[in-house]
Amino acid sequence: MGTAMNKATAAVKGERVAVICGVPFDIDNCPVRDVMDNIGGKWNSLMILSLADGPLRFSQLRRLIPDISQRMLTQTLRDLQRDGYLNRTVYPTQPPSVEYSLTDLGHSFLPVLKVFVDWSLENHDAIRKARTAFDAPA
Amino acid sequence: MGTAMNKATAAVKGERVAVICGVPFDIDNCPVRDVMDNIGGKWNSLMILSLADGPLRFSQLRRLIPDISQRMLTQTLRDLQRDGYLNRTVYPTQPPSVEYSLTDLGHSFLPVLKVFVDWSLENHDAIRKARTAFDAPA
DNA sequence: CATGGCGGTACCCATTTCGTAACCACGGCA
DNA sequence: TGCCGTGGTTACGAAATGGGTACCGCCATG
Repeated sequence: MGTAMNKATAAVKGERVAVICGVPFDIDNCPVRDVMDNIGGKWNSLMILSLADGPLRFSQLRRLIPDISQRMLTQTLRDLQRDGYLNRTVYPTQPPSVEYSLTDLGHSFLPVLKVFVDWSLENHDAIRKARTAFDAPA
Repeated sequence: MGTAMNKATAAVKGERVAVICGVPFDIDNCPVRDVMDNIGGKWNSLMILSLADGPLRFSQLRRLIPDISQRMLTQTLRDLQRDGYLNRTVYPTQPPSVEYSLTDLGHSFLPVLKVFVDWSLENHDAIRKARTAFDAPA
């Protein structure tokens, strides 16, 4: 996402800051957006949720989430590992088995995810209704 | 919890369900993903936050968030309006002015957003460190 | 010997997202 | 007379995202 440097305000100060609730938001280096980009992916949050109960191996995850392709599973796990949400440990068994588990950071994110999931379940109907109402008079 | 009998029922019924924390997740119609798709956009959550303190007009929003283009501002506002997060009210003044405000649904989402924002601010450094550590041995 | 599970990688393609630029009607201002 | 602000829409592209398919070495089993 870090492409397309705009020039307007950058030329003056070098920083682009939007003040929203009295809180300055650095547009170019926004923590919220940084996190959102990572866990906002199609499978990422589901993956963290899947590992909440304990470590799982690659193939176990694939069976648990039947719709994910091998490629996306690998990529999602790499992304989450890179950002410190989960550990990847290789056991040098006969066929080397790989186990994925949540880090402390990953665990600390679970409550956040729960709040989000609960709200979604509670308000999904309202959103769907709003959507159809909006599309109706088209 | 997870024995072998999970995906059997899905094959029969034509539904794709992943059982994650004992909770079935309908992959094709997942409320969480539905919400995530909406507010996961680049500007959407920032927009909701911007309107938390009260209604604002189109141009006010544009000035508040200097980096957003006119096109994305329009589109973001439409998307959020469509899903019921905000109201669009037109006042027939001399140059017709348009005001955007949060709906009850939009307001109810603010705490969720706050939890997310707080966690992000708290853990951004850890994530950045994990990222550079991961990229280093490349 | 062939097949299947394991844990991936490489290549290519479709869709979505985001952004730039141009244009629109309307009125005020100098 | 041209320019600015208000609140948009449209056309056009670049880039990211998501995914399909094939392939890899390794080992065990039949």
